[in-house]
Amino acid sequence: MSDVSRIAALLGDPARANILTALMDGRALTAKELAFAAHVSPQTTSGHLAKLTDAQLLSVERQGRHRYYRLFSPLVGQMLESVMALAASASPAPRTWRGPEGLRTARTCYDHLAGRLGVALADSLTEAGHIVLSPDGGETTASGDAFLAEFGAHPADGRRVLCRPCLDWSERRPHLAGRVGAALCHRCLDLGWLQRQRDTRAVAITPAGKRGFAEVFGISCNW
Amino acid sequence: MSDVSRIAALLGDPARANILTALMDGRALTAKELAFAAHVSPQTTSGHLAKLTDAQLLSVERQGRHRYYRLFSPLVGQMLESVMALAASASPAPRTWRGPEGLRTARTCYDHLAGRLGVALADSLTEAGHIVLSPDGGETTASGDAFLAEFGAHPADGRRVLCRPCLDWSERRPHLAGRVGAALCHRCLDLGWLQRQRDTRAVAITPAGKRGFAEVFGISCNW
DNA sequence: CTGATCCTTCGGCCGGCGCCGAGGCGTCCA
DNA sequence: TGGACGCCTCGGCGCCGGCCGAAGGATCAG
Repeated sequence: MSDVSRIAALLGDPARANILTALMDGRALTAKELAFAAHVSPQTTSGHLAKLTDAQLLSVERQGRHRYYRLFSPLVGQMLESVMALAASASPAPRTWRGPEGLRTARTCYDHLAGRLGVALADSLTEAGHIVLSPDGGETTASGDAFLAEFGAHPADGRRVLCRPCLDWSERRPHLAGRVGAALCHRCLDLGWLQRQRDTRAVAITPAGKRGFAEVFGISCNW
Repeated sequence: MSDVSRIAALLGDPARANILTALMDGRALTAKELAFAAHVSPQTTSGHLAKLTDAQLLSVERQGRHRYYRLFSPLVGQMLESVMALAASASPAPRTWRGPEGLRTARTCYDHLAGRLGVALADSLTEAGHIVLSPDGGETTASGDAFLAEFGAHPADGRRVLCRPCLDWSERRPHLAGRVGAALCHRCLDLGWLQRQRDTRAVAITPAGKRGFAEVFGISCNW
């Protein structure tokens, strides 16, 4: 009958939900690794993977005797995020985060930074009076413009919004989006403070980054 | 174990998915009406409603011998939309839309117009050369600025993006968002062309609106 | 008070699905 | 070429959960 229930029923089994959650950061994992993540036997996992692949929630790639599974499209990840956002807000007692730890530390959200690092940056800039964020928008101050220029983060031209808060679903607090958020992210990658992970939305903080974030933003990344 | 599966399992039953879909437009319906929508008996429906309410996906309001159920928060609607978006893209043959018909005709999407009307407006403006939309942004032309001024739709000031496409999940084609989209929506309401429905994101097209949309935009709203 | 309507709870039936053991196929390596 | 490994399919078990009939509180009209 309903398309919704067909998809949702697939997520409704804990083993399958674990599988999808484990893949949320965009990596490709083998069936065995997923069996471990899902806490069920390989045979059972195989059945689940077949269902998820049939429904086009996952895609497979054979490589030798391994099969690598990954999320079929970004839409799948978005849907998972929206379910998680609801689960987080609806659960009586906020639960601890169970997804990949790397995603929680620092990740990209479209073209800007999210996770603990993204939230910490937004906090730092706000406390320093460089930006002002409100629920429906945000702006940079004069000191903020100067600070960004000195840091080398030059927002691109364009009509896109300059600066706005974006609710971080793992931290439940806003991080920084818009042209400023994109420029910051770009600059940190250029400086070698951050490094993209292959096939992943997670980003790694390099030793140089650890020093830099502490000096420039007062953020000690001991997460 | 997983929060995701707890929520998803609730959507995974066809009867419950029907219930939630029927409520997607923000209306409040009685248990009996929902039983009809879900195609199951009132007793069964009662059980489903209890579960959905416990999980804070629905809220209840008693009124005499009736109980009115509605979506607990906009987050629930968003989640449903994201699941539907995926279902639409993943299903082998695109399915026909099964949600409330009113929502498909014309509804608000945040502060702008969506649904058939929203898409038709975007098409009309594009064909007339008043706006240009591309996947990653959009802008108004000189003729468009003049047209909007004459129509009385004055975009608000601010840093928010002026004009951008927003994918319409019921039509699967873009409608118009940004300050221009908001101004258009506001003006149509002011003119009495559209009327908000109580407690609903659906909007009704008035007789005056039907004439107006035909004259000004060349849209005959015979949907 | 009486009957009608709305909704719920209880109890029992039954189908569907998740689970694993056993077995088979393909791949890689020595 | 034999063995180890990764993965899948098949078959049967067991349970969870959806379903409805029956019965009971709540509310409203007359």
